[in-house]
Amino acid sequence: MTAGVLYRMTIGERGMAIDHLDARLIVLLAREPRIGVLEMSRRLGVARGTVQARLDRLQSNGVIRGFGPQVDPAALGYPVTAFATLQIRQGQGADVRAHLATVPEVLELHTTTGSGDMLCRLVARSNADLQRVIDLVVGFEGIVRASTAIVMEDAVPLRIIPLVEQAAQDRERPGRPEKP
Amino acid sequence: MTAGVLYRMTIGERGMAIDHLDARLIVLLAREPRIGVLEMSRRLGVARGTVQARLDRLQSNGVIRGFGPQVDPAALGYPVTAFATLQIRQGQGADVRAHLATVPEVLELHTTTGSGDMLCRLVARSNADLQRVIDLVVGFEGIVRASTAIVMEDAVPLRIIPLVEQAAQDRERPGRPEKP
DNA sequence: CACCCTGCTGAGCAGATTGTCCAGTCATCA
DNA sequence: TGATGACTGGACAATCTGCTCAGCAGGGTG
Repeated sequence: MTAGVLYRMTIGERGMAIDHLDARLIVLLAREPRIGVLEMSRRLGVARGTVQARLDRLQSNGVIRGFGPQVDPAALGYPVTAFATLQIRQGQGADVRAHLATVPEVLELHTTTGSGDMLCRLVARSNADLQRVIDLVVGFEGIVRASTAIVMEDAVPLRIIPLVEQAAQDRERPGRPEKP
Repeated sequence: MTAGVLYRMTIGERGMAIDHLDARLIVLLAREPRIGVLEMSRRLGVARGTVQARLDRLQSNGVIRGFGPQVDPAALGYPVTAFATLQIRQGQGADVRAHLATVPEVLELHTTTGSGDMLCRLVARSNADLQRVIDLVVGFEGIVRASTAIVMEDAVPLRIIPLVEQAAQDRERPGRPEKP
């Protein structure tokens, strides 16, 4: 039973179609990242070369960005997480970006729709320490106002597997046809 | 020149102290995740057994949660990211959580300070598709109101290296003394 | 219809890496 | 001063990787 061969790379404007084997590969890799290509081929029931080729393709297509270590800020001594919405003075966006990039406690920063707004994820050593971090963040002329929400519980920790599985299913029964 | 040996594991209430070698190890691993223990030991200038022991300790202490593949939703066909703030009806928190956990496009969900508020990260196939996702999310009785911010640019993509380096430096010159 | 291309399989090989020992050295701690 | 913990440097067998090859099957093309 040839696994793939219902194979025709459909690459949309952005985004690459994933088939079921790709999805199983990613899920397997997410659950047991330390296993090698040989072991994966055994688990998935395909040839080693196939796994190797799939992995290479997934990586060169950018679906798999990498295998970097997932570091837990809490274990590092930063158990407090917060999201801050920042209101930026017109035209100061680039400066604010550069400023926030220098603050280690800023784990990510996005510009969002709305009037010069940004959203950033912060961590701190304690609730008290969060004040220091916020002062660091806000203590910059380009920032007009900041409102902060402290995270109490990670109801759904960052995940990707459900989306991968849906993407694989969408591929089998294409919702809307791609342009030929 | 013995690398470590200024070594005394100080584990706070939460969080483990990281020394400079640990930090270098994590940074190296983040930059080139595919290299093995042997290669790491060469780059870091320490014995292979040391790298192995450090890695084991970092993992069992939870600092390194794992090495799962970092999947890019955009490459999967979900280039639109948004953050939604949800206002929850009193006492419906658990139900809402369970509901949102079933939606693949919900990549993460946090409960935050404030009156029954939650913050979630969404992805969608397009701005139009985002409407479908939001309807999916909000179409649940426990949710009173939702306000959405679409991400335009990842000014600072999720990162951890600066924090790791700061944690390592903090260890060398302890800010506040641990209880003896 | 014949032909080509792509993806998958199964196999083989040399070289590198891993897991797991060990003994010895050095600094810190009781 | 003795005990403990961390690191080094070396060794071994077992395993895995990177790479190559030929063959097969399905889909698309001239």
